[in-house]
Amino acid sequence: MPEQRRPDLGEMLAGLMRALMAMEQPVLDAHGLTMWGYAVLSTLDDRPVRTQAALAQAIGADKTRIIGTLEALQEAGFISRDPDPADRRVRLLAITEAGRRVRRAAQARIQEGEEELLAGLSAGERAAFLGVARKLWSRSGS
Amino acid sequence: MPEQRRPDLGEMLAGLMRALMAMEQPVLDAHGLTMWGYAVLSTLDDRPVRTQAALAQAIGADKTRIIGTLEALQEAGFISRDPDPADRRVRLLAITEAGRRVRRAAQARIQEGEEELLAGLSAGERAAFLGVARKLWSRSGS
DNA sequence: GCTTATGATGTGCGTCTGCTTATCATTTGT
DNA sequence: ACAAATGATAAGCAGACGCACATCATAAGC
Repeated sequence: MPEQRRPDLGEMLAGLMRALMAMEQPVLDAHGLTMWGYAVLSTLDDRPVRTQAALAQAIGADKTRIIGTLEALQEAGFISRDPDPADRRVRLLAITEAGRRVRRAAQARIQEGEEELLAGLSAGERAAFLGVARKLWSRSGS
Repeated sequence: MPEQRRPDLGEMLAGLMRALMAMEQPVLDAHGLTMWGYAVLSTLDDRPVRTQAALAQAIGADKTRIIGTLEALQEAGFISRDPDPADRRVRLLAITEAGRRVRRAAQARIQEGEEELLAGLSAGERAAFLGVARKLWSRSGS
């Protein structure tokens, strides 16, 4: 049987999240990205998303609130938004080469920072933790 | 060597956190608690905290913003706030019996919900994940 | 064709949050 | 005794957020 008493998962992860966000902020600032902007670029780089509503849902944002983010990204040349010839209501979202570059540069720095936070774990602990996180994340629909 | 490419930890944990908070909200509502109120009760139940500023820092809240939370908890009879005889600037915080009861009832339901989210993990995965979470959490100062 | 549904976008509202400043009582250092 | 620091509290401000509502263009079903 497991430990009878443990801190709430939410409490533990909330502390971790604070540390992660504090670490990420300077990196994003250095690349001229906001948290939402980075989330959008990451999503578009990893998996194609057709509609803005789907994108908003994928990153857990309000669909009316990502419009500004998308405009900023487009103006910076990091994404394209072209009307879909097959359904002209839809604006097809795609990451540009410049967007891919900035995303990957930021991600590299962010994952370095994450590894620093994970320093002190054994290789087994690290792999198990990341594996479970990934499993739970992919299962909860993202 | 580890996987060469993985999603950001922050991205994965953010999804988990959303699922956790969505699960917790109805439980807290049923017990007449807010997230902050629950965090305060949990902290006071687990480890003594002398000043309100220290409490605010412990739960990652702004010290000017927990005052309302403390007043609500006091009015509900879940905490006591008595002036410290040794330093009358300080108001000593303590959880009451009623507070302890409601906190433990809520926590039991919350941890049940957490276990549902963890269902599908092997016992080893579950233990490893919780263990690492706890380790990282306790190390980042809480 | 006409009604209904869908997608993008804009607007406004109420809330939460972090941050700053100010006040008051009290303690502490000199 | 007096100045400086500390703790609790209040008030104000700006930004971010979720949500509801409204508009407009376009598609799709009947």
